[in-house]
Amino acid sequence: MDIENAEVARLFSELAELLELQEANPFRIRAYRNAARVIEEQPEPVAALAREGVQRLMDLPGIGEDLATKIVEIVRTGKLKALAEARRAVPRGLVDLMRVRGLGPKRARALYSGLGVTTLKQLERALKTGKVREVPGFGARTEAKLLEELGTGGAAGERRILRAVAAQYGETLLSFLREVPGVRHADIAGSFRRARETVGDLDLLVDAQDPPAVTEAFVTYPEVQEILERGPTKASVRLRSGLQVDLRVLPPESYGAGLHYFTGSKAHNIAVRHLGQLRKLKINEYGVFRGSRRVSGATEEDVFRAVGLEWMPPEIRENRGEVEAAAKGELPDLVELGDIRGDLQMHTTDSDGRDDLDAMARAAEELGYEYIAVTDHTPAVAITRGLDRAGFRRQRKRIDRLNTHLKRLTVLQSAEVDIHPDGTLDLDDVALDALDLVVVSIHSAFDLPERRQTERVLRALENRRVDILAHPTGRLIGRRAPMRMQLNRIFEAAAERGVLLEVNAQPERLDLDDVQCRAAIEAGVGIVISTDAHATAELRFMRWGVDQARRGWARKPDVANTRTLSQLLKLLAR
DNA sequence: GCCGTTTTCGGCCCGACTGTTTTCAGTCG
Repeated sequence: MDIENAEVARLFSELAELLELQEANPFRIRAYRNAARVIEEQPEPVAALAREGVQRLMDLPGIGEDLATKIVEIVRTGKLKALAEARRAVPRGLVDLMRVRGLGPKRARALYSGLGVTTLKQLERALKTGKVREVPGFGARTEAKLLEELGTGGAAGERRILRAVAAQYGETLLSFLREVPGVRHADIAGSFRRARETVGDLDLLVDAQDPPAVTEAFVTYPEVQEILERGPTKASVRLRSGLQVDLRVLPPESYGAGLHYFTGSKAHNIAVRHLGQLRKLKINEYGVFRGSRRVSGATEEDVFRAVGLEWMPPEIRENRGEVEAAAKGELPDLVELGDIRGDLQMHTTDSDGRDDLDAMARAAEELGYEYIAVTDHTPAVAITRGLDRAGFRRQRKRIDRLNTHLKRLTVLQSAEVDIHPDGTLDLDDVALDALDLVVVSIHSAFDLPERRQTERVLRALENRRVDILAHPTGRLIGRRAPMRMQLNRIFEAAAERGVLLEVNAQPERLDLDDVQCRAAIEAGVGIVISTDAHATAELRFMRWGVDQARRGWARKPDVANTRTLSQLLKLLAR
């Protein structure tokens, strides 16, 4: 099997860490980190590109001759000589030390050369015996902090939480800050604003007359468990939930620049600043400067305009081509929540939903939808008490009756038909023909070898009755890895047959993800954004799915459930 | 290590806070 992009990226990331410990040229380190990111986000396997030759790899941004050659080496041998050498040159364990908050390459190195510390265990012992404070650059305060970090498992790797969860904390905090006297604006920036599926912390931005008063008020927020740092314009706390929140306060003339700066991504900012440099402009969180004179910065539009770009939505600010697109005036007109006319996956009490058919329909009508598809499970998903052919026939009668009572909404009968490991479907063709549309998805045998998993899905798509492939990779964020499959072959087949691929809006799924969504669209595949709601309240998950699709550069025409019912039915009749 | 309407060499984003330091390095984002 081909080496995965994630693994190639991991090798480069590790090499970057080791180079950092060797105090190598910081820009060289950045080049490895940048390459790791580019490779990880590449929808096409770099192993396939590598077989087409070094030149093909060098077309990737940030990949030059040297890195291209190293990728080829990794693809051919599974190993990287440069990494092996770096591992030999750096004592084992130092990388772990560097992951402790408060320890970077310099201080990890200092602990090693001063005390011979190479493991977390040794670090803890050295801290407890007061040895660490004897090392130059370390003192009693640092010692206490490090001890606490080790105690709280700070080195266990940062925990990212689902954006939908962070939203609950963030929105409450925003209301709190907006009540602080003198606060004019308050926003959540950072990866949250870019709508990344998970966030590591929250970055709050406030525009206020008296900055110190705001940071003072911020650290008294009742949910604050620990104050990590506090200055006149910047403060950082940890909430009881464990979530870290950073606050920056800026004057109004800098607010737009600050919002842009703290929204990121870092790679996007670097690209924008680079454009600024070409125009002899300096861009930071306080504004756009020519020499020491501020030329703009009150709004984000100002910042983009200063470097010759139109404003762009935060969701695409990942340095994945958006800067170039903006320069050419070719930014995509992204799909919006208000464009959505219907929801094409949800469950009722007929299988594993918690609300019944009528309640789901009423709730959908209240959202202003034109149509929904009810997609209860089939028998193979035993735990959900799925419906069989007779069950769907009985449900059909109730749906028909319901539709005669509904004014604005049309309920379509569908099913989330399980795909067996051999690629056959869990409902016979006669039963499928009786449905208004057919959704298929996988609920078992997630760990088949790549080839078999791919064939399984391709076989399912061969059935002409199939309209939508739901949660195509089966991943659960932070809990279950995506299935190993050749997505590009599945995209190809879906495009050819007119099968739509789902961006599932459940916060834990968001499947397809952003990169896959974009690759699917580029392959000519149509997208649907569905909530997979198991209760009326979950119909509101649509926003998370739309956000993910926007990150995948989806425009309204790319998304089938932005169409009217008659347009949709025509599309499905293909 | 990458990259080029400023370049094939010489740049590469930039500032706040902390702690330890007597003027700043390290870390972080």
